[in-house]
Amino acid sequence: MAVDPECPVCRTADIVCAKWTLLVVRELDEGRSRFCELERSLTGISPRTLSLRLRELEEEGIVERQQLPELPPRTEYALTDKGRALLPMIEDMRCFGERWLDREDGAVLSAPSA
Amino acid sequence: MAVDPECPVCRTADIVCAKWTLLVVRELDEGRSRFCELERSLTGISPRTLSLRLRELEEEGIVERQQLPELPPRTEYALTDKGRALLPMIEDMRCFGERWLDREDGAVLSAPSA
DNA sequence: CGGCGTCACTTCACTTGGTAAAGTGGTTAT
DNA sequence: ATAACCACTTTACCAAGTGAAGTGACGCCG
Repeated sequence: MAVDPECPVCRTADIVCAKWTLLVVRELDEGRSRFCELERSLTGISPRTLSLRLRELEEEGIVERQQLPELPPRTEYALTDKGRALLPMIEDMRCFGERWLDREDGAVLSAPSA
Repeated sequence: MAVDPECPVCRTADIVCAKWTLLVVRELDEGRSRFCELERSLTGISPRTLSLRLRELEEEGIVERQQLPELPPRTEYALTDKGRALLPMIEDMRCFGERWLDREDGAVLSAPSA
């Protein structure tokens, strides 16, 4: 990937900066766990990308996949401890976004008064 | 970008997850400030990408560009306060990387077989 | 029993974004 | 005058993500 594979920041960036990754992690932390639930809450994600991301995240040990032996067989995804270790980063991003980004072209954080 | 423009996490991710962004911010925090210095320390970045990234970051108010009135005219880049607000995220990434990724990537989940 | 819907994906054609390599225009050094 | 340095830009290419559609296993309804 051209960035230093020895550098923990680079390696983390490589994982979390794939599009949708952090959002998938957040949804999983908020309770969504099935493919179609994630698909619905991550509006705009393509099933291909979701599938790819979930697989990569599983390979990284960030999510766990469970095939429930039900009929129809449902698949459930959950965060591992490693996955939960990404949550502080998401928190930081939320803080940054709220502090520096949120709606600079209008109301700050009050309800928009049309 | 298809992700919710109301969501601070999404908006931050949009900025920060462009390739090289965080690494540029880190280099700038570590003192590197000229184009060719960044180019050299970010081994593998193309000048086009660096140029693009620097411009986007400048537009976002994350870096500041200074044209020094020297000969030859040098350009110096520096983090703004907003830019420095990204550093905790980088710290988190370093922690995550050191705790979960660093040098043990193959060994972590080596399944015996199947 | 057949058609319809759901789930967890995969496939395909297309677009976007990053890369490598080279080029630009100005400057200083030899 | 030639070469090298700086801060980029241009060009052509390739990989990753997108939207739309398709797949196969099932379940539900009339």
